[in-house]
Amino acid sequence: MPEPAPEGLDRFDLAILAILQRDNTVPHRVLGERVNLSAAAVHRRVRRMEESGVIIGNFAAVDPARVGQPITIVVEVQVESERLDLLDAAKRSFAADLAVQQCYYVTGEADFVLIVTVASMADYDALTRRLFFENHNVKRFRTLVVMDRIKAGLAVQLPDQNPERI
Amino acid sequence: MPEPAPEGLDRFDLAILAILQRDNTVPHRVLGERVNLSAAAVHRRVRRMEESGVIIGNFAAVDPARVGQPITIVVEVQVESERLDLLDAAKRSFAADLAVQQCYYVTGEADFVLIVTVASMADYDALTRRLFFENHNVKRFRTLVVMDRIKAGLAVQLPDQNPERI
DNA sequence: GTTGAAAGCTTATTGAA
DNA sequence: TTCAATAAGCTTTCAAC
Repeated sequence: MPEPAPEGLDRFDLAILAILQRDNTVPHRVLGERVNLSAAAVHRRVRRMEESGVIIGNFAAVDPARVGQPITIVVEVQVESERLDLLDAAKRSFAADLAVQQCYYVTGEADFVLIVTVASMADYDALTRRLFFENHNVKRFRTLVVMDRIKAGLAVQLPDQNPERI
Repeated sequence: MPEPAPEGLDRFDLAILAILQRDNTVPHRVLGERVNLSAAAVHRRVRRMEESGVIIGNFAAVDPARVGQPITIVVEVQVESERLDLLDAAKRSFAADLAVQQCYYVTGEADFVLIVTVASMADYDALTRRLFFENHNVKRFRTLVVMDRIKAGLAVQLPDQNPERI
């Protein structure tokens, strides 16, 4: 039985996470009511998870289309050489670019998958120049224009359900 | 000049968003100090942006590896038919699956790009069966296993900088 | 180690100007 | 918009389990 065994997290922690990753403005008092704990206990657990890195951060999600970036694009990038220093350079240049919302280094036919948002296709063209054509280690890239963001949050599936109610 | 022209958002709003999408626990008082506004003014702007949908939501980001899901996979899915009802059925089944963190409907060689997190490759195998093999409209899918999440948040690039300081 | 309750402090929120 | 007052939440302390 290869149980995931979340290190040191009990069902209360997981129940709290399940709520916070959907809405972190829920007061500790309400969290306590939902998981059957006092607000103080909830607070301690939340702080511990923040300090230990289980909770990476607390964010407001902004609609890209409402701040002048209506176009989302998925880009697959293939590199020439997988030399470590060249890969690191690519990682750094991708991660540093403000238009790059997400960047994954992957196995398979592609080496990187980027998710970028831009104001216009002209801006995307400029992005391809500065990130891909100017990087001689980029062999080719594939552009997949997003027509519908069906699910774009960063909620994480949690292995457990609510703790039982009294 | 195709200026993005974020509808009704001024530089104060954008400066506030730039901070909140990195950390929405910053108090309104501190936000006010950074953008040169009172806490009450910041509060009103934040609420207006939440109500108007500029701010989609407020989330705690959870590290998938710490909650029993150490494997992230990017999947490209190609369908047989682009009939609307079949596409909608696929969208719904992808979006409804808890393991699917993100789902984009795209143009190009692929039709969907999914980002999934799983506890094990056995779990991924089960996912491919229930989402792809059991859906007869899925022609083929390509698996790209993520080796490094270089940038995985959902921060959005904002078109403007801080308002000037006094 | 853990918890819940109460205190004091900080922040959010509302209304007046 | 700012300021001031109230309401609400956060955080710490403490006694107890």
